[in-house]
Amino acid sequence: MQVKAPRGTYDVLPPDSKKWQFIEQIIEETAHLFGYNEIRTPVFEHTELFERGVGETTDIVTKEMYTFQDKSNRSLTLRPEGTASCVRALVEHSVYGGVMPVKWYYSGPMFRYDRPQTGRYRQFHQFGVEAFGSHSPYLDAEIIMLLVQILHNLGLIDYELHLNSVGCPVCRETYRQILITHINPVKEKLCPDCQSRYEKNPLRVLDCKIEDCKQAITDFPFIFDHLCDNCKQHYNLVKSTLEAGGIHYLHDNNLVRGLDYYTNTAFEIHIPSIGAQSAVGGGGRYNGLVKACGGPDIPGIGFALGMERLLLALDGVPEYKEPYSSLDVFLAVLDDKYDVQAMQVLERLRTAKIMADRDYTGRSMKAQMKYADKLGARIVVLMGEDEVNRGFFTIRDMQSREQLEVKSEQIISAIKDILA
RNA sequence: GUGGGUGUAGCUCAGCUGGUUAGAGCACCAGAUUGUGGCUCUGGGGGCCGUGGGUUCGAGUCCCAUCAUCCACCCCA
Repeated sequence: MQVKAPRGTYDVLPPDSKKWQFIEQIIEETAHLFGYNEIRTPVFEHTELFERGVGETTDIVTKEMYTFQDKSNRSLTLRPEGTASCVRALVEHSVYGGVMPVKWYYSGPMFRYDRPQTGRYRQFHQFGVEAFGSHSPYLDAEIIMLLVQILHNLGLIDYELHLNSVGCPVCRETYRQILITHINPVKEKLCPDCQSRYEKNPLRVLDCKIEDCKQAITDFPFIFDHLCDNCKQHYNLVKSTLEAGGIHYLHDNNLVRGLDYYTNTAFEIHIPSIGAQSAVGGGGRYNGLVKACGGPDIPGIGFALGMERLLLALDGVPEYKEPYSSLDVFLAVLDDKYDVQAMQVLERLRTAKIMADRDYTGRSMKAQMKYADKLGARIVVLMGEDEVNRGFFTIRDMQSREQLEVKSEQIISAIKDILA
């Protein structure tokens, strides 16, 4: 019985790995433009970090974590998301003691035990950014502008930006009370999930997708209408800044983030065309998180992008061309007695930053030409009896089909002329 | 965790109501005279028909289980 990749995981093989490199490069370049620098954290952490940092009532923590004991009986967990680790690192290294705000990005695999489907894997990849140490609504705006610019730089324009504010602990608590008094009379009509949400986190009832629940709550007040003056002003400044930047958003009263730590601004990017898992990115402000993780009372804000979902979305973009790899030079070696010299020639080419390759399977001359063609070689350099004995190379331009002979010493410059 | 669809060569699939050595296209490899590619032609290698049981004289084809995958719920990025 052959071993296969575990459920919900997959391999990225060469033509596709190019796509990954392509989008990773664009995303990182864009983050740099906004002044964000990379942080790399461990792929596993103490389980406790996620319990506190993500929230003990969330689905992620209660049923989706890859938790295991190591040989010293520590409880460790493969990271299900990236924010908690960033917060931990911020506190552990007292980074907040330096220049603020701290602006980081990260990228890498995350792990959630969930049932796989399109756009959802057990090992998936997120790119995320975090900014710590500023309450400014303009930083909220910057984060969203970065997210939007990444999408634009990738060529994605058919997205929806949903925006809401979930308030601060003070106004959220008042709203929570109001919400409970509204839910209580209709509690029996709600789905079982919502009935338990009602106990733990009544806000989540608002984004239930079940039709009966939607019906039951249609006349409920929105948190937006109960924000305190500070939160209201904060949200308005975020919105007006986005408007000034020409960024279109949809105010979404039902947008309530699933993770417990969010405060104020919350946002999501949806690309409906990629299927049911249409949330390509999402994030928001989390002013209480750093303190909850044992650090000082520092605000934070960030977002994460789902790489697999971005890839799905890019498949639907007509201008998006698959980057393909090609080759500058294929060296056709016509007799195996020149193998050693051939390796020296390759070394010279590669040292001169010319992408070069040859055959290693004993192909005939003709087969080597075919092979060179398949590799997308721009030039074939022939190395046979005549060439070696008389000290030159035959160079064939595969596009024009023209051939010329150049002296061995001039091979590099001759090739560079054709490539240029 | 729940419901439904699918599982035949590397890839996309065909295989009628169960019947002899399981097929095609693409891909791969080799030839079409002596050191030359993209087209064409010829030939070739490749399949425990997802896995394990069962029914039957006989199963890729029927039944059950299991695994994987896809679609949706759920959740989230």
